[in-house]
Amino acid sequence: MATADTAVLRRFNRAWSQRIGVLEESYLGQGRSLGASRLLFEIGPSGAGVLELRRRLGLDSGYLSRLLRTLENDGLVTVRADHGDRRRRVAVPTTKGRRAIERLERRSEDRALELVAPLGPSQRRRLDEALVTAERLIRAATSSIEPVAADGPQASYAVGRYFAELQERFPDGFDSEGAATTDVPGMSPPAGCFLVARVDEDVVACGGLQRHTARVGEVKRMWVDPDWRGCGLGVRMLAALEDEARRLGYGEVYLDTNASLVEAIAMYERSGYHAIGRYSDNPYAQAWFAKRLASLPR
Amino acid sequence: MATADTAVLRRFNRAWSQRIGVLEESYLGQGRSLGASRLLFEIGPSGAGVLELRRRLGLDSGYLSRLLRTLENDGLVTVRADHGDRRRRVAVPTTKGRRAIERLERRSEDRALELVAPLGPSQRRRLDEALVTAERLIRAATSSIEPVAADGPQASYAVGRYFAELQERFPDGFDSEGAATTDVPGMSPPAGCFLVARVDEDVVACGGLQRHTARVGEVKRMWVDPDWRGCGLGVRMLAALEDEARRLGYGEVYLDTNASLVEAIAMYERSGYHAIGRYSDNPYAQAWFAKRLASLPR
DNA sequence: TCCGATCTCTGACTAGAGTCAGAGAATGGC
DNA sequence: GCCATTCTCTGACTCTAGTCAGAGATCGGA
Repeated sequence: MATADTAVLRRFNRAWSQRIGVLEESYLGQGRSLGASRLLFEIGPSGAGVLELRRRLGLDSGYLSRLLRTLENDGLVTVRADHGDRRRRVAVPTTKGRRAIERLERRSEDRALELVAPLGPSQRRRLDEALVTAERLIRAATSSIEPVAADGPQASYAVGRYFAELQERFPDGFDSEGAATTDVPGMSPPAGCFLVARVDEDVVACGGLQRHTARVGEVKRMWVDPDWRGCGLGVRMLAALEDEARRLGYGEVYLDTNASLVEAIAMYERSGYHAIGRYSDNPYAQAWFAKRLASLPR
Repeated sequence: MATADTAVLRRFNRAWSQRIGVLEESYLGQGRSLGASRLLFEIGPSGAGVLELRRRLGLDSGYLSRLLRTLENDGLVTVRADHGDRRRRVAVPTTKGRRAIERLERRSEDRALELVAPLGPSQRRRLDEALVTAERLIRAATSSIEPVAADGPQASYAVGRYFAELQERFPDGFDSEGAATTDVPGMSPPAGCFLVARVDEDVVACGGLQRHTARVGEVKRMWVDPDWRGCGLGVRMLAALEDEARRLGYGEVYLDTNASLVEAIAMYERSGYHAIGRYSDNPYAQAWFAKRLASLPR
């Protein structure tokens, strides 16, 4: 079972990189070295800071500097000091550079078109669907779940999306004013935490943990971006919160939810939560769950 | 419409190669250079001919020779002359080499497992399905349709599979004895041809064209491997045969078929064929079709 | 105003990947 | 048996990608 899908993955990778990956490289090159092309592409039509480029491409500063020099010598970009901080420099494409970027775009586009050209409309549709599905799952699988400050920008963004959704889904709406700020200290160390899942810098899920009693933690603000549901992020987030609860010394976690959040309730039950009686005075709660935490494995 | 799916393709490629492609490389390397690792992997546990390796990896003979020398010096392979043709040489891994190959396998496997580990069983299943679908379509899209000798090994293989399927599907079976050999001269130049579609050296579809009258060609032996149906190969094969017919000076093509081959009949109709009266004495034919060929576009 | 940190750049390297020309051995067809 | 061809190998290159160690400019805070 476990080996079956890695075989699929590896076979796919082989077939894909033989046809696309390898070809792409030699294709994009065209005169310029691949490194220089990639850099030019990454600079983009509106320019980019050198520091940011180094981060995005993961290059050595000396190497990047040299690449920039060759692009400059070819008259494709100009590099000038950043206005705010004159240690930093900014690369901006010239007109010629912008044309070169467009050419790269076009080549890449042509290559993709050439590949799907032999397929009929229904095959293309199926390929599209399969690639969209695979991309979402792969991206979700490689997303990282990390603690952030409960009052930081990432938490605020996620909680804002969460509240907006509650407002829309609860039959009588949802008043976020009261809840928004009061819980921040509770979801910070040492008695709590706030986690977000990120896919390529985008926050796509969140969840908080706070103290209920000395032995019981409470999960709050569990949310997964609607575009990213069905990828297992909710289950992972919940498991990460439970790990965190164990780490903080809780032996059990509670959570409450509204009856209208049916997918969430199903997930809690799948994850081993069982219904308990009302434990809070949360006016929006209509169902209460608990799960005993086994001690840390291994 | 057309740009929509190239965007999907390119987005997928970006996400995929960021996560898999790039990591794979540094991952596999481990001490040996990437080129040497790839070669060792391609030699495989049972060895391979040098000429074949060069073809498969697309390498310069000098470069390959040098890579083999380094593997030999590391005690991973032995290179000896081919028994049949002593100009050729064969690379065979030593015990140490076989162990190194296993290690590469294991690393690659681990990498794949690591990637899918965060996914639950239902997500893995969906990823599997999506990748299998995408792989099949991509491979089918990049398959090549080429003329081969009607009495060559590729044509024999394909026609053999075709006849076997007819035997199974026709209510009263099919007698291949008579048909097998008589048509070979007809499906060869100058009045006819035989085409096969290949996916990575495997023959997955075929089709023949022969003279019916001076103005009319006849399509025969259209077959697509059951594993490769639904990828548009049948439509492409038929179109290729029509192109060939035009090239050979025919203004119209006929074909006959058995009523039990329902998918084929549907495809003929989709491709612009219309039913005509019986034109042949083929005892298995129960439906007859024709299509006028427009003159070559452009 | 000084000092440590940050950012970029230059010079000096290395390793990998690959090309090109030609030599030498074996082969197959005449 | 001769000769063109095929296959592999060697030597002499090139180009790309990247590392490492500083130098010099600039910044932010004490």
